[in-house]
Amino acid sequence: MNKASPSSTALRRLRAAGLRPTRQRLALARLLLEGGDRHVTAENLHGEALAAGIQVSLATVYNTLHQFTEVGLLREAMIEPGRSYFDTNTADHHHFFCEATGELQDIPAQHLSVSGLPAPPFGTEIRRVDIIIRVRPGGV
Amino acid sequence: MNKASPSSTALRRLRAAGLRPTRQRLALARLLLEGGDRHVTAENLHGEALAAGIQVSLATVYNTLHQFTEVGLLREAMIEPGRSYFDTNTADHHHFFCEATGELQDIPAQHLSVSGLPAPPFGTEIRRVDIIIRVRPGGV
DNA sequence: CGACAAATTAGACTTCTTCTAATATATTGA
DNA sequence: TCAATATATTAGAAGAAGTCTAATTTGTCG
Repeated sequence: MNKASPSSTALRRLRAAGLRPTRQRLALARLLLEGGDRHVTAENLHGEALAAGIQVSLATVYNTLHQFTEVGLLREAMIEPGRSYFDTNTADHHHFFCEATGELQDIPAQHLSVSGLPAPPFGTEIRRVDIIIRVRPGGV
Repeated sequence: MNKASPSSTALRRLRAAGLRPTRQRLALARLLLEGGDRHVTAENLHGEALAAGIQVSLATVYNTLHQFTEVGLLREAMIEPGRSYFDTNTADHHHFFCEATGELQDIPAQHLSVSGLPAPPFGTEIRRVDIIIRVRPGGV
């Protein structure tokens, strides 16, 4: 009774998305899509890949993160100026962000509800609602 | 029956915040704090200042925007990667953001209500809740 | 006014990200 | 399987946003 091979899962997901399963993409997909939800930056993932012995350039990491985002394997989160986070949790959810530590924590969408949403500006439709709860150490 | 001189308003607000009213700060304060609510970037405001004949360096514009934010004359909004917006509306509010045009529109906080907020991570307290409603052209 | 603290500045620098054009790799059809 | 073709990858240059530094200028206060 083995679990399904994780790498074949990555492979399937790449194929399903219409992305050629190259060595680099496959390796990055495995790093990103196996295991729990994660928040990575490009530099961050590049370092991790190198440490894992995967030979991949930073440019490819950027390309891959954007492609994965386009096909819905990742979500991009804008939290801090000058730095993009990519989130492996693609379900509808929001974030706690601790400004002191830079830590990001998911909040499943069903835990939150927003009411009183005004109509979007004329001629536009809502694509997504992002809620970021900024916290800092302290309190009770 | 004149309105109160706008520049003396800017002056008062600078003094109240404990910031020396230098030529540059005063001029930027007038650009920012007179007239309606605005969303500016540093480059953006710098260009506007130059166009208005105000001699000020980009470094000072950055310094000033950050100082104004610290003392509560502005609010910083993180919306797009690689670019910070400063918001002259310091009241509690949220945003519509149109990804196609880059336009940002305020939503007064009293129009929205969020319920089901989970407790913040242990040892932290909530500093602010940011809601960004991303829209795109289209829809009915 | 004169002295001192604070602000401004040009330009170098850092960081994050994108671009470019050369090379390598996957895929397809015969 | 192999060649032909389309697609990816790459190093390094280039770009954009923002910060820093050390020298100069400007407010402030006695």
